[in-house]
Amino acid sequence: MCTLFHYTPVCNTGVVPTESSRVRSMNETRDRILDVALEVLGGNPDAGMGDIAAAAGVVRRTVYLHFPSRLDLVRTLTERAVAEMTAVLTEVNAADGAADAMWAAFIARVWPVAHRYRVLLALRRGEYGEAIHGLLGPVDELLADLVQRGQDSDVFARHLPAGLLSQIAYGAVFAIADSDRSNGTLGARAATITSLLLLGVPETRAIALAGTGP
Amino acid sequence: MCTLFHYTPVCNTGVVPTESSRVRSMNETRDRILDVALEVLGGNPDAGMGDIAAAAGVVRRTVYLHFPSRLDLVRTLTERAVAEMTAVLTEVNAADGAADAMWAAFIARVWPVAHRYRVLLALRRGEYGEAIHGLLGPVDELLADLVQRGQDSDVFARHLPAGLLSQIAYGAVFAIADSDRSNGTLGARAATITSLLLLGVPETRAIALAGTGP
DNA sequence: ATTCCAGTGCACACTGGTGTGTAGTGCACA
DNA sequence: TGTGCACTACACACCAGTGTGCACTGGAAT
Repeated sequence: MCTLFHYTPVCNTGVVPTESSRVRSMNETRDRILDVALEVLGGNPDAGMGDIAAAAGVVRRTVYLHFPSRLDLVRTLTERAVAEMTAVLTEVNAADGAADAMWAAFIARVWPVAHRYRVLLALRRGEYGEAIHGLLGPVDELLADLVQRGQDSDVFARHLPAGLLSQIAYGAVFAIADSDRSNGTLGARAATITSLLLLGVPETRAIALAGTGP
Repeated sequence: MCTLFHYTPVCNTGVVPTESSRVRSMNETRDRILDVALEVLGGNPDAGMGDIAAAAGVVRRTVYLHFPSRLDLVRTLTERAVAEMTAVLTEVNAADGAADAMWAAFIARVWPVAHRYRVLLALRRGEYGEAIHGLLGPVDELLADLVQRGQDSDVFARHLPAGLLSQIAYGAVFAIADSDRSNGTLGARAATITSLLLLGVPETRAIALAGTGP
C-alpha cells in the first residue's frame, strides 16, 4: 500500500477522496479555504490555521501555500466580505425611495447572507482586529448613512445617537441570523418584522413592509 | 541606591509608591486585581496575566500569588459578577408589580453597573469561555423569566422567541453602556428610554416609565 | 513515460503566554 | 531590633500556535 521511504511516511490517509476531490484547480482550494474560514472565524475569531485547514479538509501547510500568513488570510476574507456588503449598501443607498422602503430593501437583501457577515463582527474582536479595523470603515459609513436617512424621515427615533442605532441594527441582524440558524424557530419574514420592530418602526408598518421581504 | 548582589537586581523602580500604597493588606491587592481584571477582560477577553498585572500596578508573579491560574481568576471574576447580577434579577423578579414597571426597575438597577458586567459577555467569547459558560446559567435563566413575564403581559411582542428577546435585551444594555462611556452623548435616562423602545415598548409609555429610572 | 504541480508529511525555529521556583526587598508590627 | 509577610526580580520549563524548508506523492496533461 505504502512505498517505503527512509523516513517512513504514513501515506495519504487524511482526506477520504470524495467525488468532488477530482479536477481541483488551485483556485478551487483557495476559495474553499476562504469559504470555510468565513464560517470558522465567524464562530471563533481566535481559531488557528490548523482549525481552518482541518475544516477545509486540507493540511495546515497547504493553507500557507495560498496565504503567506494568517493576517493575509484574515485580510483577504475581510476585503471580500466588505466588498459584498458595500455593494448591497451602495445599491440600497442609491435608490431614492422612501427611507422605510429602503430599510426594508436593505434587510431583505442582507438577511439571506447575514450569516456570511458575522465574520466582520467576529474578526473585529480577534487577534488582528486592529489591523483590519480600517477596512471596515466603508461598511460602517454606509450603514451610518442609511441610519441617518432613517432618522431624517422619522423611521427611527431622532433623539437617539445614530451611532448607537447603527451598532444595534448591525448587531440585531446577526443576532437574528444566529437565532435563526440555531433553533430554526424564526423565519426570514419574522426576522424582517423583528428587525424593523427593534429599530422602532411601529408593528403595523413593519408588517406592511415585511411584504417586500424575501 | 541599590545594594549590590551577586545577581545585580534592579531595585524597586516599578511602581511609584502613592499614598494608597501603604497599609496594603493582601485582600486589598486581591480585590484591586479583580477590579482591574474586570475592566481589562471586559475590553479584551484575551488579555494576558501580564496585561492584568500591569494594569493593577503589580508584577505578573504577584497575580499568581493570589490566583493559582488564569482560569481561577476568570472563574472568580465570573462568580462575583454572576452573584451580583443574580441578586439584582432575583430582587426585581420577586417584586409582584406590573411587568413594565418591573422592567423599568430592572433597567434602572442594571444601568449604573452595566459596564461592570460587560465582562460576562466578553469572557464567554474568551479562551475559557467553555469553562465558565455553565456559571452564567442562573443569569440567563432569570433574564429569561423576566422576558417571559414581559411577554405574558404584552410588554414585549408575544410572537418573538423569548430567547431572542433575552439576547437582544442583554446585548442592548451593554451596547448602550458602551455608547454612553465612549461618547457621553447618551445619559442614563436616555438609555432607559432607549432600552424600552428597543424592546418594543411604545415611546409614550417608555417616557412615563423613564421617570422611575435613576 | 515523463513532466508538472497542487497537495502532503514531517522536520524545525521562533514567539508569546502560562505557571513555578527561589532569592531578595521593604514595610509594619512585635 | 528582628521577625513576618506581601511583593518583586529574574530564572526556567512548558506548551500551543505561527511560519518555513524539503522530500515526496498522486493525478493529469503532454
